Amino acid sequence: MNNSAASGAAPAPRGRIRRENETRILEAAERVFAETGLAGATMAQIAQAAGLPKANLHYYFGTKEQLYQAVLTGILELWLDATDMIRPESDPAEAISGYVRAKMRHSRHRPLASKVFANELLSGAPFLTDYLEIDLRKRVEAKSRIIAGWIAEGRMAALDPRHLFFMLWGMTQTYADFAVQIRAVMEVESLSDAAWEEATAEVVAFVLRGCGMSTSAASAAPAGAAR
Amino acid sequence: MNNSAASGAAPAPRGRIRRENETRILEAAERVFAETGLAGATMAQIAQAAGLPKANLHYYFGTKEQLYQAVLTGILELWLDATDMIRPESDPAEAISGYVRAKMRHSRHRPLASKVFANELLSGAPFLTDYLEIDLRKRVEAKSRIIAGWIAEGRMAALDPRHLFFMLWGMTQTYADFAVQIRAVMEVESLSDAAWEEATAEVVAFVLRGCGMSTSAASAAPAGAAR
DNA sequence: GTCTATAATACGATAGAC
DNA sequence: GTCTATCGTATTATAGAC
Repeated sequence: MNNSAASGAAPAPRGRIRRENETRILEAAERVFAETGLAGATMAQIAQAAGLPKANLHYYFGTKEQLYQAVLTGILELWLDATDMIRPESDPAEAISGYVRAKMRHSRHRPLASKVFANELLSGAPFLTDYLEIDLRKRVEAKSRIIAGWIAEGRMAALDPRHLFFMLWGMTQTYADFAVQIRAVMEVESLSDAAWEEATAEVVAFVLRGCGMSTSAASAAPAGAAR
Repeated sequence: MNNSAASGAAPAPRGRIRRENETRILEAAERVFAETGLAGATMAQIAQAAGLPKANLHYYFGTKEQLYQAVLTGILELWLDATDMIRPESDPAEAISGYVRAKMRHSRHRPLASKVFANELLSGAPFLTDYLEIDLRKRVEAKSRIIAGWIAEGRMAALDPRHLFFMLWGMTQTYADFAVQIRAVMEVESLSDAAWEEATAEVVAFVLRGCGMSTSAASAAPAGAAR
């Protein structure tokens, strides 16, 4: 149908259409895996969402599981970054509210990534055992020590940092994973810019109070105070 | 295989084995739907989990979608109950911590129900539009007015009650839906009684602080303070 | 009511023409 | 590199013997 690189082998500069097709397939796959998970997704659905024949998916990614792996891997890179603002020298309130903001940004701009991840966890995380038991565990352990240090210094309330992370993940990812529920309760078709900022402000304020850091105005002046 | 009610139509007292088989199938279905959702689950898996031939599932429940509906309906009844402790005359701290405890009990004792629900929301909730847009919305609206009243009386921090609910659901359901992640981070095969109590105490304490009600000892004396 | 055998379809994957 | 046609299998659902 298209004209640019038909009938030959060598693509434009080198592999340009290959990359284009791969990302196109990956995006379509993310969308389909997000809704129905690995087991529920079909290659036909993904092919249709990508606007390509089914055979091309197999040409580029082999099996359905390999395509799924590729999607998951891309998500994990995104996932591990967010904690980087929690450093020993940071101001606790700024670090934690920054982390919450980053997680809310993810929920807003990459909701499908969050949903794929959620589906994978719901099905017992057969493709993520290494990630969970090695990368994530170590990351949480390291960041928990930092937070424990802040607690020991009396700079925030005494709490188990691991449970703090569980709660933060739950609070922020719910805005992506269960968006349909939130939209139904809020009676909107989709959350506006203002609604996202208000949601973020609510979560940040709640978390800071929950961490016992409510007093000093939460750094980046949340806009949702006057309601 | 069994002997009690073979070869005839009329069952023991009346429909006893019918009820037994139905609940047996429903439990098996809940387990399978919890892991892979409606699209990913197969009738063969459910039949094997129930220890019955595939045909019996169709005999009792018709189609896969009807079986799914039956599972979902049972869950919704459970789901709507929990908010009942939030009443105008309640003490705010007791009401909210009671609600959190109830949600944590659900996560602990009915994790599969929570997962089925999560899967349904992830796939866009095609079977729950009425529930979300009518029952849940009204329930949240009613309870939000109560909480807004407490806020107006200065008995808790100023926050949007709807977002409070989103956060509470996220924080508590994560202990069921993403249990595999929590187990990996905590380095345990399964959460012990003590671990569940500590998790609950952490969430309750965090929520009460988040709601600006940290001072007066949170009613049922959490056991996790000395760590 | 129960369960085996099977019909009808959907799915993952590939061969092979272009 | 692309895409149609197709193979083998797995799936939902049912017929029909017991």
